[in-house]
Amino acid sequence: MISFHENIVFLLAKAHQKAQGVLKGHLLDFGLTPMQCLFMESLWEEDGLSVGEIGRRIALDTATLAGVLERLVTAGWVMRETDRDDGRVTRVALTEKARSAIPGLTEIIVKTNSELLSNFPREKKILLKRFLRDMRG
Amino acid sequence: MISFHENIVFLLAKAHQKAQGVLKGHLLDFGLTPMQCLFMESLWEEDGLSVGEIGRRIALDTATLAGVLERLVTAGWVMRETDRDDGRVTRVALTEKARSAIPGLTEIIVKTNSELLSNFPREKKILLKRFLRDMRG
DNA sequence: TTAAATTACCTTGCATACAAGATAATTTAA
DNA sequence: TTAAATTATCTTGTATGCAAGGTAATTTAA
Repeated sequence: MISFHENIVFLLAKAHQKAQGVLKGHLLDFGLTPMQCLFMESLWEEDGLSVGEIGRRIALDTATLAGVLERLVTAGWVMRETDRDDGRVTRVALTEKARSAIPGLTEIIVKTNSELLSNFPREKKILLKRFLRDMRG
Repeated sequence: MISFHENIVFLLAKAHQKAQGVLKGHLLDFGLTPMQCLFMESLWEEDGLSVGEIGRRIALDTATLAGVLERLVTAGWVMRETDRDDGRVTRVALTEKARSAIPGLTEIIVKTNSELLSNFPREKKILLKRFLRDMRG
């Protein structure tokens, strides 16, 4: 008989819950949620991505993306632009507000990671991250 | 500059997403969601728990619990009972339908854990679980 | 070339999550 | 003892997450 305390699905859910909570708390000053921040982080790598490409990079379906995008546009973090060559494609660009927030947000992300992994020596951090990547298959 | 691919919050979110997806797929036959199943698992340990105690055990707030409980009652998995000694307390009891589903659900949970951790040797599984517990603080 | 298939995105519906506020029952204190 | 504080639960509002279906633009094929 397996208890949920031994269930990897439960353990992942609760570790995720904890991590989200810490990041969410730090992001309050910016008025951003963890998902909204992640959405923009994908654009730090490459600005002007299409909605679909953002979804592939952060592994999120377009139904959820649509809502996140809409709130980011309303709050002035990003702009939508229809692709010139393909009328189906919506591209997303960071605003000046978003670009100037990058250093502050980066600091929050680093701080969050430090807090969550403060008890983990360097090699354990690497091991844990490898485990999590391996689980995605 | 930290990429979200190195961010522990992102890695946990996506490992969690994967795990939920696998369990969700296996639970379709029972018409249960992972959270509904987890809710009942807490009652396998001790039937007749109060709503608040269930929330403490599976680390979920009462706002979310209320909805999960309502759907379980509607589908005939559990019954609500007001505590005789304290009118504020709602206790939850498994129905016969729920008790007879325990073996099948246990099998699904075991299978899900095997699938997710198939590439992990025994000692790595233990290590990963310890990591995840440690992160909750 | 144009009808069919594909693609990109959006919308709807349902189920978590959680903050914040409301309510009823119980306990504590003055 | 009874007003105040506490507790257990519920409700509301916002934000994911995902399945399923819809629409417009593009590409493929007959």
